[in-house]
Amino acid sequence: MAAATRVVASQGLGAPTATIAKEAGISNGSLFTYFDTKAELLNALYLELKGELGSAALQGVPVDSDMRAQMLQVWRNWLHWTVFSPEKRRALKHLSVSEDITPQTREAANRLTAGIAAYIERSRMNGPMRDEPIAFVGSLINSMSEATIDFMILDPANAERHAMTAFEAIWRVIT
Amino acid sequence: MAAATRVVASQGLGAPTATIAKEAGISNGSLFTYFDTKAELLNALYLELKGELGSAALQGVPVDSDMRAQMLQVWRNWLHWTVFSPEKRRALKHLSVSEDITPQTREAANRLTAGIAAYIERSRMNGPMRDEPIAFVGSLINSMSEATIDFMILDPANAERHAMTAFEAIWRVIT
Amino acid sequence: MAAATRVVASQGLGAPTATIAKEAGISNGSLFTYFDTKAELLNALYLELKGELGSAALQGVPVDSDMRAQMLQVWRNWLHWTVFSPEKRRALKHLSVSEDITPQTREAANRLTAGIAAYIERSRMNGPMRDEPIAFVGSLINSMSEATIDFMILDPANAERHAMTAFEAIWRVIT
Amino acid sequence: MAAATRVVASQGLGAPTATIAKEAGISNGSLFTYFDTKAELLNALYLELKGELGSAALQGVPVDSDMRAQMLQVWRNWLHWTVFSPEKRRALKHLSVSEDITPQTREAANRLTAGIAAYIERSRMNGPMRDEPIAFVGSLINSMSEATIDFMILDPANAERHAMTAFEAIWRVIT
DNA sequence: CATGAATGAGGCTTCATTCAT
DNA sequence: CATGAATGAAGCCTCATTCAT
Repeated sequence: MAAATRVVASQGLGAPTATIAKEAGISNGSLFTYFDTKAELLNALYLELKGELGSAALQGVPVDSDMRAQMLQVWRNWLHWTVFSPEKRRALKHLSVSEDITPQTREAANRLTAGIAAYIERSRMNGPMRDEPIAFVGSLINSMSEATIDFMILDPANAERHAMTAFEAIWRVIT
Repeated sequence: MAAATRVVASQGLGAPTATIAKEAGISNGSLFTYFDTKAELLNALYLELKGELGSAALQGVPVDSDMRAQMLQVWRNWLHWTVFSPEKRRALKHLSVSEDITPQTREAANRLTAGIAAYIERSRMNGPMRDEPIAFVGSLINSMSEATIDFMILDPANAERHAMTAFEAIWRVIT
Repeated sequence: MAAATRVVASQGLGAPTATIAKEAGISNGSLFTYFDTKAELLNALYLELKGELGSAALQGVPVDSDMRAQMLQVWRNWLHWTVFSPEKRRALKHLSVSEDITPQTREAANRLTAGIAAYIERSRMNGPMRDEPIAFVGSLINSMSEATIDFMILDPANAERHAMTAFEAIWRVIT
Repeated sequence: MAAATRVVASQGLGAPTATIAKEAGISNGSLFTYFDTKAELLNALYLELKGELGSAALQGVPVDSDMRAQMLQVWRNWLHWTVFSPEKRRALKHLSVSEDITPQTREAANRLTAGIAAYIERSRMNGPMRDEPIAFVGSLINSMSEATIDFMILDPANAERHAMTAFEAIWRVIT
């Protein structure tokens, strides 16, 4: 799984299964004792990474603080995980647009990030987007995070600042 | 080019060049008299579609109105083009994440959508993001448009409403 | 062995050894403690089935009756075994044409059906084929049985009739 | 096609497509411009060989002679083609039992050997098998031919004699 | 400039067999 | 003796690209 992350991150989804196997230190044949198909491997990887992201985002959220502080912590966690796991991030980006990821997997992945969604839900509760489908709001914020991360990577010197700028923007979007 | 759009839209970037050639009514060999490489074809297609989007967005913008009205028109054009050219949109989405698209091409594509960027630039001029790199702001808005369009396609009955909701959100982001 | 019969009958000789092992309720590794090679297993199976056929054909042959009645009983037994053991028959059919079955095995199999051959030998003793190699005569009759069984399976409603028709034909061939 | 015959004859149906291609003097990739699938190639080969056999069997049949003489000529042609095209025969034998040959192909192959069937039909018209399905009668005779040819190859010194012996047997079967 | 047959490298997957436990 | 994970060779097929016509 870690090997797959590295290989997919650097070579994209077109990476040969043989390369992944070698990176994992097993034979190419062995790979298929764990996953029947390359697609199955990719789906599993997608779930793993999404799950990691989903739980990383919830670490140490201050229960007593106000909503904004809580959401900010989630946002920080989110970006932090991503920025400090560049390979996982890159792999996840590839996987997100892959046609090999089934709707069922995407569905399951959503459940794994439901914690984040819950914070968004509570944050937007009294804001201008209170009556929009939560999926839409979540999708907007997710896409903004993608853009933000891309930019943080592009301009690491000001990464922290970009993160805050983006958070303010998001907060204006939903409150 | 139109053929490539259709084929890439329906089959993704993995579509055989032979399929594209057939759809275009030419022989597979002829394709390579126009483009030396499949990647070259994809880059050209990316530019064409980005260019179309870039100019479509600028149609009929009311010169005399206030900034918000102008930006709204751009936004409407933008979504309109996308929603009414679903194949171009799908092709563009695939191309946007392709590793075959070179940085040079992305750069050139940015110039083709500079018109849109200019409206964003003027809109955010006095807003909270006035000091951020324009590329960052543009990227944020672009990503929001992606999310919006996806959702409009998912829920076409309320497409118009989602478009306006998203516009309001964007306006809150930059002003 | 029974497991191999079922698997080979339904999946042909290409059936994975792992499938046979699972059907037998043992691990794939264990299979190779009994048979060094897949080919060895197939040869053993061939012998077993041929042996079964060989002895089934000899059940209850009326010692006192004339040659025709005896041969008819053998013929009936032969078809009966086959028709009531469709899987064994199918497996045997696959094995008969396999390149994995060695000449030695075929030779040994012939000995296992020598009982049948003996009846044929006595039947043809005074007939027009009395001077032909017995292997040739046996081969002819065996091939006729194959065709007959195929047809009985194809048209089960008239199976009994086809069996008798074929017997008459065989009887004309050798007497 | 000729290359496929040779390779299948000597290596069986398991022969790699690459081997067939090399024998044909083309690249392995080229093979798949002619046949989409290995199975398709095998089906085509089966039809070709059956067709050849079907027409070879009908050469120079004496129109004015009696039925027996005509049938004998067909029989001679049949065996002659087979004995003098040992590779085609061996390939055909493999193909006949292959699971890759579709029912449609078998059906088409039957039509290609309809000429032979017609002679059998007329020969058995007044004989003891006059009321049996012609498919059954044909199948019996075909299987007898297989056995005969096998034996002719095994014992070439007496091939001619075995051929005649078998013909007499067949004649007793159907008349 | 157009054609389309030919190419051959490369990818995914299968499976008989091995071997450490 | 049983297990079952691991192996890696081998096979089928795809497809971007070339080139003689």
